[in-house]
Amino acid sequence: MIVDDHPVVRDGLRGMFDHVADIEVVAEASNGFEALALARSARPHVVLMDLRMPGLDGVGAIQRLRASHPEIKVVVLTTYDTDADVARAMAAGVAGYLLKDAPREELHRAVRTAAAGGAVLAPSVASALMSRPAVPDPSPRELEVLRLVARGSANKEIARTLLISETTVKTHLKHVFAKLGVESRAAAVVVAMERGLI
Amino acid sequence: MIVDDHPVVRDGLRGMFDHVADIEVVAEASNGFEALALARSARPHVVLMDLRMPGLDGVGAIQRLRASHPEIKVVVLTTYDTDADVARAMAAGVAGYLLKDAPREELHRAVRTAAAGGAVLAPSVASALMSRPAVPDPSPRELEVLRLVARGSANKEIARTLLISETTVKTHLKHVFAKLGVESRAAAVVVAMERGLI
DNA sequence: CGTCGTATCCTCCGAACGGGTGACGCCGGG
DNA sequence: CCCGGCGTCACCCGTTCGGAGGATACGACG
Repeated sequence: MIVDDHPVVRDGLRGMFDHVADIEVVAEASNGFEALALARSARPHVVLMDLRMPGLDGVGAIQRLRASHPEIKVVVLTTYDTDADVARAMAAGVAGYLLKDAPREELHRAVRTAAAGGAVLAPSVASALMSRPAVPDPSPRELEVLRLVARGSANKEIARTLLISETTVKTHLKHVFAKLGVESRAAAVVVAMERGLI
Repeated sequence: MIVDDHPVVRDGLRGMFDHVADIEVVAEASNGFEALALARSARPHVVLMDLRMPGLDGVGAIQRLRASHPEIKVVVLTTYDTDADVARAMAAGVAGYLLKDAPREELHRAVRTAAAGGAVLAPSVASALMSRPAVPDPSPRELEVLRLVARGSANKEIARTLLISETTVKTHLKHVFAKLGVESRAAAVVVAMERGLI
């Protein structure tokens, strides 16, 4: 089954599996909700899933799919390989993570490998998973503060918004800086945006 | 002619024009340089061009293409509709700007319209063009300063890097704030990233 | 020729920031 | 049961920002 909100990509993928004997495209969905409904009726062995979609997005769809149909293998096929996307997909339990610039042979191989119970990772994704010094992400409260910083709020203003003291705001930010490996609010928001945290 | 670095998308687009009588895909390129070479030999009437590609990117390819083959109409087909992307494409002189979630009928219509000398804009792109209070973008030098801010540099540090005085750095930033409509370095980098300026 | 944008530089100053150190209650995992 | 992460708060202190005023020089554009 193919899940992607772009008609162009769906057509491209279907075409890529058109003349492949051992792979058949049994359904296409343009968002997570459709994917769940179609998975029930079409019973695919493998799902090729985009992550960023309107409505129910890829990660949410994967979680629900694995809850209701744990036997279906999900291979993520997306344009992005940001830390946050990769981490969330991994946590949701996918069998593979490929980028959309993958050649058709790689897609064929990925679907077969996934169907056989194996795992497939794009090189850049694999390296992204490695090169992480296991620093924990900022806590929900810390991210809340960081989001206000990204909007240009001063500490005093953030304190008023969140109904906490300015000291607490500074403490949160201090921890955020440490976790993101920066030492200024500007750099912090940049790193957070690049990692998809805010 | 189709220009996109993703095999999936190229296949999808070709498939979409497969059974269309009055449109023929005469060439495919995976980056700007290929596009220029193929334009010479294949002589397409219309080029469907992605913007973000390795090597020579879309905007660069469009500029050179319009210099050497001004009769070829270029329709941008991309995933993003950020201000900067749209503005640069418009400045380069395109006949259309569509997003990749466009249905096939819209693509057909766009190619025909472009071939006939008309212009096509995705709704969100059109509205993006409207909702601009005509504030000039930061100058190259100002962006240079802003990029260093995004890396977490302090003004004094930026001054050393760019071999100018700290006062000048502050002046540049003051102008950047005014142009981006913010009043802090953190908010400035966020806006700049969202607009694709840095 | 004037004026606009760019780029460079200056001073003064209050507010904001970032680091250091320390503290408390809560909760959950080892 | 104790330790670690979370969320909250406090004081101190030096540095940095950002605003408000300028100023000069140069090139472009009408």
